Amino acid sequence: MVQKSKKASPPPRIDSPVEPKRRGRPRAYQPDIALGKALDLFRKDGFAATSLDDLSAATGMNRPSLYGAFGDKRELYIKSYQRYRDDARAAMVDIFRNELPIKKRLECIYAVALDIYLSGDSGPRGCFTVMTAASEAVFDSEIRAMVLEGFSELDKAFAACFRHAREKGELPESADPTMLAQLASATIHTIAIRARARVPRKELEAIVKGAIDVMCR
Amino acid sequence: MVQKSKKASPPPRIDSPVEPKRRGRPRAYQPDIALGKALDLFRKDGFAATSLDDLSAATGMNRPSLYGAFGDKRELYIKSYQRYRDDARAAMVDIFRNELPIKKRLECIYAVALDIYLSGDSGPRGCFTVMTAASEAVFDSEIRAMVLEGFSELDKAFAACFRHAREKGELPESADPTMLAQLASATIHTIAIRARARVPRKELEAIVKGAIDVMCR
DNA sequence: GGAATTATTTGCGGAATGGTACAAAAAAGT
DNA sequence: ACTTTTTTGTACCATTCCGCAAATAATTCC
Repeated sequence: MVQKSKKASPPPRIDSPVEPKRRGRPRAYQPDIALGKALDLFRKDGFAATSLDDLSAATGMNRPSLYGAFGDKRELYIKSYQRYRDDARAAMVDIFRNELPIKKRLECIYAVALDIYLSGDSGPRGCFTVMTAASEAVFDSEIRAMVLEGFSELDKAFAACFRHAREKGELPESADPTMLAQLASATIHTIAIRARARVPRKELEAIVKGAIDVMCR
Repeated sequence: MVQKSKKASPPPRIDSPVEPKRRGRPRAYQPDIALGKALDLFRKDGFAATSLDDLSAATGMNRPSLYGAFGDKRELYIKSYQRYRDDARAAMVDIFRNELPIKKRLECIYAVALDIYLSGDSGPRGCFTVMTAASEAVFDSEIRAMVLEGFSELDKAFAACFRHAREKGELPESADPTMLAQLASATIHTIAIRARARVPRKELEAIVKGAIDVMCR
């Protein structure tokens, strides 16, 4: 230890990657993976059918720890949803940004979406937004705001794709990026719903293919 | 009264509109309207968040009567869903069958759909299939079968519309009715979801209009 | 080593849950 | 009038639910 402890002590940055020597008893869980487990449960069963006991068992945290870490059930649900959206965005953003021809790009996007919707050990979990968040959105303004923002974000991302494709001459000048984007979102929604009802991937891919053909005609 | 009461006494048909003098204490409720109330609740809150107490209060039947009339909670849910589908089908079938030009027909269909999705005293209730039944469908094969049948029915009805329109020359020969139908269903799904998140009717109508333009181009 | 801090563990408590048992009530059959 | 049949109303049961209080444990700071 060369460093003198006086004056020159580096101000420990907030949220530094190196844990800043927390003060009390160390946590017995990793918040990130615990939140992931909670997300899995909420995706599987929705808000009401997921009990704190279930969450406790899945995360390995007992209820008071859960409560201390994430707040009450609703807060945990919201944090799970935020996590879901962050993950989904992370999985999509590169594809939305890349330079493939429009059809290929759409294919990639839908393939990633299907991966998300069809994943799950005990059956396809569908899309968090479509399956549970939208339902809660009617009576919970905070969730509603997230859901609406999600719709808007997806619509805008698709619209940017179509606009870009039109500028590159891949689409006719008459194509309306906004309208096409809403159809592209609608296709996302329909495969999310159908996936949850165990429609096989092949059929979902056929729907995607048909939709792309119509949109990029 | 000309008719003689002997020999010609009409065999009281099962389920005849005239109640065939039931044997015991008469029911204090009307099964049809009770089921309607139950449906309202399930649409609003989903399966898990709707308690038997809620259902009992809404229908005016106490729990044992509910149980006797409709079975347990799951059976009541399924019967409510059947009722929902019957109602929705009844509201749609004429429009699917009529002879308006394709665009007008689609407009009518979506207008009726929006009426259904946006109705509700305490906020838009969305579509039963999309909001709750699809979620339950993963782990309940009976519900799943109903949901899948619903998808199929809607797809087929739309496909028939498009096929008919193509034969009448309203659509180009190259149009693929099946694919267009899936897009039309996707549009139904996207407005159902967005309606539940309180997206205003105007915006939903704009989505519908854009979708119709693309599909009937 | 002791104080302070933070998490964990255990377990409680009141409410709500789905479902049912049982007696009273209201009708028809005899 | 009396029995039979069906539904209603009340009450109850065992379980699960969410949230919290209090005691214990593990770590850092001084």
